[in-house]
Amino acid sequence: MAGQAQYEELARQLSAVGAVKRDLGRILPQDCSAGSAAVLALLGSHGDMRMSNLSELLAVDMSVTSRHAAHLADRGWIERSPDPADKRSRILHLTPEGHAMLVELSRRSAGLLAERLEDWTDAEVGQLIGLLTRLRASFGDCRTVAHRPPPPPSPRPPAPAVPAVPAGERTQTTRTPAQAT
Amino acid sequence: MAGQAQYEELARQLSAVGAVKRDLGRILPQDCSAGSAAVLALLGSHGDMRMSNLSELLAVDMSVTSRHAAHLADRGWIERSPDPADKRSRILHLTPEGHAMLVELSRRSAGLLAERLEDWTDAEVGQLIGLLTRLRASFGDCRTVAHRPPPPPSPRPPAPAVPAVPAGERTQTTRTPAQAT
DNA sequence: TATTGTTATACTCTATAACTATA
DNA sequence: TATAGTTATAGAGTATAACAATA
Repeated sequence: MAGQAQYEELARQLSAVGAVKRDLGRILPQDCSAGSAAVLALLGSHGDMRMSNLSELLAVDMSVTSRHAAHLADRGWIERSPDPADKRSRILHLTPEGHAMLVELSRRSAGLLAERLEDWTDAEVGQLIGLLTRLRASFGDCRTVAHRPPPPPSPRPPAPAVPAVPAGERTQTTRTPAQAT
Repeated sequence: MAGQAQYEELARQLSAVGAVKRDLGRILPQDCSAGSAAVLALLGSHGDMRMSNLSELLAVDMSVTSRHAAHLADRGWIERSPDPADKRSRILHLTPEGHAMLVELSRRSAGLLAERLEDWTDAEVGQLIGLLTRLRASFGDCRTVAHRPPPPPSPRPPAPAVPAVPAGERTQTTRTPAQAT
């Protein structure tokens, strides 16, 4: 248990992370916004998945995911195949072009980070990654990830038709409560 | 020096911090957005300052700061006094109402963090704060802060007419390059 | 009746550009 | 001429609500 002052300071530092994220956003290629990049990264690291699953991973409403997915599909970076198990669903997967874009995105962001954090040790970077991962887990993503082993760049698993997550548990998010008229 | 894979993972985790920030944003009172809250927090912790100084601390363009400041001034939470040393400048300072709002904001965000991070130790929270602070410093805010001692809630210094920071150093940001016509 | 996904709309945050008033 | 700050405008990200198709 930490003190009030410490939590306030943490809140400030979290809000300041925005500056770092904006910096990272400035090196993105035309046509590929931060939102698109996030989707590509998740598809790359977690493999094919449904819209709803992706929404949970991003922790945003599905309407947002739908927009991003449409943008990526328009550019040929992902495909949205019908889910044979549920005709309402769509399975997203990277195309070769999408994978190439992801490689380029990774190269750029890793490059910038390597430049900025040149005086950080490997252990320090690892520590920050660990704490951020745990922070996210503490914020309700019991369902997110962090449970799976670090995904190898090997051929991805054959797209689990079932979301890797209980999908209950959550208070709201990922779904606009349908209003009863 | 860390490896490419580690930097990619860090980029992913940084992007995921957005979910935490959105969660924190949901508990804000009406009329006080995250942007407003950030300004109040900085004025509270660093004391009175000029628009340009605040822009550097926020790492956003001054036009953004101007908007936020106008919003806060409209609600009586800050005042923008003329700077006797430079008639172009304005010194921002919290009003009693602004201070009260800041106290409420701190209470709420610290409360949510305390709830979510209940199983974190004091040391872990401190470690995350330290790494985030350093991360920010590594991202070009040689000028930001982190140099000053933790500001006591005591009577604030008489508004340094000179920004606490070199103000050069920076590639761009904080100012839209005036186009030569 | 409930769920998956899409679309329309609105709001926040930010950057760019042009403008005023000082320096 | 350069700087501090303001305002208008545009773009990205997200949430809410309503709708279609399917379960």
